[in-house]
Amino acid sequence: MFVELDLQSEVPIYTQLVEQIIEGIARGQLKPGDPLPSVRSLAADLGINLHTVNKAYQIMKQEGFLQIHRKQGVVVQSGGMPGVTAEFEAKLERQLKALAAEGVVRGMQEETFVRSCLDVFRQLQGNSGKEDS
Amino acid sequence: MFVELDLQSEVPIYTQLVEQIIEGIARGQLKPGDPLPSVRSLAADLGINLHTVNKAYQIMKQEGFLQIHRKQGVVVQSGGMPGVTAEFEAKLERQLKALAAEGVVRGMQEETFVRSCLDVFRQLQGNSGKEDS
Amino acid sequence: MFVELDLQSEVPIYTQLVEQIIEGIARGQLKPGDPLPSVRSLAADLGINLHTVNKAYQIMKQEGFLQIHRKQGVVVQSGGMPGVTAEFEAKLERQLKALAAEGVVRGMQEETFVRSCLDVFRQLQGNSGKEDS
Amino acid sequence: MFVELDLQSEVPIYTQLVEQIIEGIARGQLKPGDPLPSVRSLAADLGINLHTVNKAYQIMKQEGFLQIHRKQGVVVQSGGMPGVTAEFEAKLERQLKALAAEGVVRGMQEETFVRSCLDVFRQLQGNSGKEDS
DNA sequence: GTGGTCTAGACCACG
DNA sequence: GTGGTCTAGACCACG
Repeated sequence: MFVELDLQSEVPIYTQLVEQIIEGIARGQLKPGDPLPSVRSLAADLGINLHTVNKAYQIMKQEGFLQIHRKQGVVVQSGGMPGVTAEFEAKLERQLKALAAEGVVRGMQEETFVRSCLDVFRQLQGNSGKEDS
Repeated sequence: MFVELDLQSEVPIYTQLVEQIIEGIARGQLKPGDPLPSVRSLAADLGINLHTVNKAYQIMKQEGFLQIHRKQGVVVQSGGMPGVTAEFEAKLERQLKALAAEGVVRGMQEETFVRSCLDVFRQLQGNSGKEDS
Repeated sequence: MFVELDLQSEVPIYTQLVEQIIEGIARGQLKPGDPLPSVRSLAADLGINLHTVNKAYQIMKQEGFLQIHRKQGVVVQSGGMPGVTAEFEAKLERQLKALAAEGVVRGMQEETFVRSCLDVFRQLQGNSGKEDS
Repeated sequence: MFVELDLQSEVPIYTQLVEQIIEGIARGQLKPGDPLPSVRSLAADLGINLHTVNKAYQIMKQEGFLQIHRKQGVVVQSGGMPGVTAEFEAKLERQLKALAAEGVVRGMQEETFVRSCLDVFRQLQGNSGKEDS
């Protein structure tokens, strides 16, 4: 896998895992129905405990990004990804507000801030789906 | 103060405090040199622990947003706010990436995402004296 | 067969099979003496493992719902279905209690709950030849 | 606490815990805002691992039955219990159908089944709220 | 003192 | 072989 963890970070390992897998889906590196490594093999790969991987998978399953089958193991949601829920919108706005506020205080220009948002978004989306077009 | 805490949130209270004070500065509700309540009175006001308020103030002092004088107490940085540091840029990009990735996966349109970023930024900046120019 | 499995459910496949066959008997779609597909053909039909079908059949044989003959294969119990045993009463009460408790906590009205119970029961029984009497 | 676990049961311990706490709320033994034992003390009390208790608490937090504060610990949801959601209705119907089907097959009378449902529901609800009326 | 995170290791149900 | 459950024990952030 493409996952790179920062074990020194204050961000919990399972959160980093969740974020990177979502990023992989956004980039199109992981497509609906694609299998993910088993809890054990990914844990071994990353040198972390299998419970930590399992926690990340469980969170993503519960949010609808992954499916966990009995024997087939873990796959990317193939029945349609969850849409833009009210919860996500609230999280987005809350986090954006904190980032923007600090930006404003630090004297960041509106254009610079919005440009960053746009660049980051495009960089992710640009890669998804183009391969099979 | 204008601070509203969510004691049930998973976001640590001191973090919420830091974010809201920064937001207050961004909005212009707090201007350079303005005094902040003493640790003791703010803690009493908000019904939280002294240590929690102190931790928030110390973090903001260390990052250059606040000044803490022995007698005059705590005031908003009057010697020029810290600018856009490499650390802030890194944090901004890292968090934006996670948000954007989830947005992409949930099928959010580029325009919608960027519009949110812009709206949030403007809503903060608009109040800092410039109004609707 | 009328069986529909949810391979992503947390309910084990063999349990789903058992429940659906019992439901088929309740509805009258399967009557005493009726033959069931062989383990092999049902497994192929449903795209699941032989062992899984076998496990479901063995459980139902042990509980007295099915008979398994060497040559004739598997048939619905023709010598009288098992009655309301103490075990079943215990299971019924235990599960009903958990459901009712959650219903109460969620503010469900007694009438609504009982109506659901009645509707579900009638919907099953109604089809077993009696129609709408 | 009033919790009694069956360590031999095939029902996971954390599930038994969840069910019994919900039952306690339904019966009015636990009211909104009431504190629950800490993860550690309840685990010690019941002779099980703290992670098992934690798992039960996390599930109930996520479903909205409990609140977990930083320092105050765990309390029964005081901001309004979750209502009858589509998920709960689906679970209720699915489980009722399985129980009713087996009842029908075992020759249980409609009246007997519905009477059981009613009795169980009343026995739970009857105790809640009467104390402070 | 509390919950949150992480590790290590074990057994089991499912298929 | 896979995920699910459970235990035991540790360190840490929060307050």
